[in-house]
Amino acid sequence: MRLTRYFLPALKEAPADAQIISHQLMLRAGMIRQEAAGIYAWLPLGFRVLKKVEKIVREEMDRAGAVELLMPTLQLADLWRESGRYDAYGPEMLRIKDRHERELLYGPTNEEMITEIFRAYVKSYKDLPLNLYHQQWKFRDERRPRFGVMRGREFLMKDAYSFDIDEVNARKAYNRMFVAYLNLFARMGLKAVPMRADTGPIGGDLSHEFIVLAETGESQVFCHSDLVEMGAPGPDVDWYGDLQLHVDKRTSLYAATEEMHDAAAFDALPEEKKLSARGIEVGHIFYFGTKYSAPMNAMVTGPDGKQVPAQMGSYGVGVSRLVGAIIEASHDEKGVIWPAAVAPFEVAVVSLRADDADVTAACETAYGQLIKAGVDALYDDTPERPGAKFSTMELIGVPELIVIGPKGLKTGVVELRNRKAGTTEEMSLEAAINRCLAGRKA
RNA sequence: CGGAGUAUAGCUCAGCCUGGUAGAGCGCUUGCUUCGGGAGCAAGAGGUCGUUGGUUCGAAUCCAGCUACUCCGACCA
Repeated sequence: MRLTRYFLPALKEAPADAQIISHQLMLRAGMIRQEAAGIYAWLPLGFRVLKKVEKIVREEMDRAGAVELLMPTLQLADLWRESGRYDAYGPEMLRIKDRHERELLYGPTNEEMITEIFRAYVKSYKDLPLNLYHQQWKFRDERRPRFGVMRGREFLMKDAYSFDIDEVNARKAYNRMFVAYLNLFARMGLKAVPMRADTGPIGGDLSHEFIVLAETGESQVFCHSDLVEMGAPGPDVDWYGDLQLHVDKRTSLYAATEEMHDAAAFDALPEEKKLSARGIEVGHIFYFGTKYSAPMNAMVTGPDGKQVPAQMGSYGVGVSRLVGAIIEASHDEKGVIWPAAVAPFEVAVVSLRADDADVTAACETAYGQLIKAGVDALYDDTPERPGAKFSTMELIGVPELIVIGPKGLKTGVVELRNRKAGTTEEMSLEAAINRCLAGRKA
C-alpha cells in the first residue's frame, strides 16, 4: 500500500475522551473512530488488525475441529422465550420491533440460535462431536461503555458451541477449546493465562477465563507465576486423543480472578511464585450441560436408543477487544509495538526523499519485491520530513522499516529498523529485503 | 442505575465568573526556503459557540429544559 493513496488519519494529540493507552493509541493511529458511546467505526488500519486477529482465531478453531458458520445479528424474541432468557436478560439486551410489530433483539450471544439450528438437523450420536462457531458482531447495551474497543457496546466476538452425547465427551470438547485458546493467544504474541471462573448453576471445574496480564486490566488476578511463561502446546497435539495432560498442567497451578480468589490457596504458594496483577479477559470457555438443550428440546439418540438432551459448552473470544488488549500488552511511549502476526503492515519502506530519483527507484524496488512475495508492505512515498515519518511509523507500530535516503544510497546502504528491538542496521538494499522476507517465515 | 462533569475550528484548549457580536497552538490550503527525528517565513481557508426556550437594547457568557459525550462507583466478551 502506498501511503499517498491510503487513508491513515493519524493524530498528533490524543482526543481527551481516551483514558487508557490502547484507546489513545487506536485513536491517534487512525484505527477507529467513535460513532456513539461504545460504538466504533473501524478505519482501514484498525480493520487490517481486526481481520488478522479474526484470521488467527479462525485458523486455530478450524485446527481444533470446530466448523465455521454465520448466524445473523438479529434474532426473534420468541427464540429467547424458549430458554427463558428473554425476560431474564435485562436492559443489556437491545430490543427492537420490526414494521409488523414483531419483537426482535440484537444478539448479545447465540446459545439459543445455535441450539435451534442443531436440533433441526442433528438427531444421532453418530453426528457427534460437533462444534459450530462464528465470528459475528454482538451488542450489549452496557451501562457504561469505556476503554474504547475494550469495553464497547458493539463488539466482534467469536463464539463456539460444542455438542456431545455425554459429559465425558463434553469434557474432551472442552479440552480441545482449552488447548486451541492457548495456541490462539500465543500466536498473537499474548501471554494468556487460563483462570478458574465461576461455573454458575452447573458447578464443577469446567469454566475458565483466559486473562492477558496488563497494568490497565479491568480486574485483579492472582496466579502462580510459572503459568505466565508456560507457553502453548502448539498445533501438533493429538486433538481427538488425550489433551487432559495439557489442561492439567495448567489447571493444577493456582490461578483465579478476584471473584474466584482463594486467599488461603494463594498464600500457600512459594513467595517468589506469587503473582498478583491486573488482567484483561480475552476469552471465556464454559461447559453448561443441558441448560439450553433440555428446555429447547435439542435431543439426540444414543447408541442405546435412548434420547438425551445434548451436552453443550460455549467458548467465547473477544475479537475486537483483543485488538485493544494486544496494544495494552505491547506498546511504548512512542506508540504501538505490534506482534508481527497481527501487525497491520509487516514492513514499511520509508522514503526519506520522495523527490530524489535514486531514492524513489530503490524504494520502488524494495516495495515491489515485498508485494510480489505477498508481504503486507506499506510504502511511505509522501514528501513529509523524516522526523514526521518516523514518528508516524512508530505510532502505528510497523515491525520492520526499510529506511531509504540519499546519504545511505551514496555508500550503497539502506537502514533496517526493528520497532520492538529498537535496532537500526545498515546493509545493502537486497540484504534488507531478504531479511524482511526471511523474517516472515520464522 | 447512583454520583460528578463536559459540550466553542478537524484535534487540544482559552474566552464565560464581571453580557457588547469569537481566539491560540497543532492540523489544513498556497508560495518560497528547507529536508536523517513531528521545520521556518509569508499569505489564506475554516466556527448559526450541542440544542430549544427564557432574561436582556444586546447572550458563547446569566437561567431552565432537552440531547450527546466523559469520569468515579456498582455490572460485563
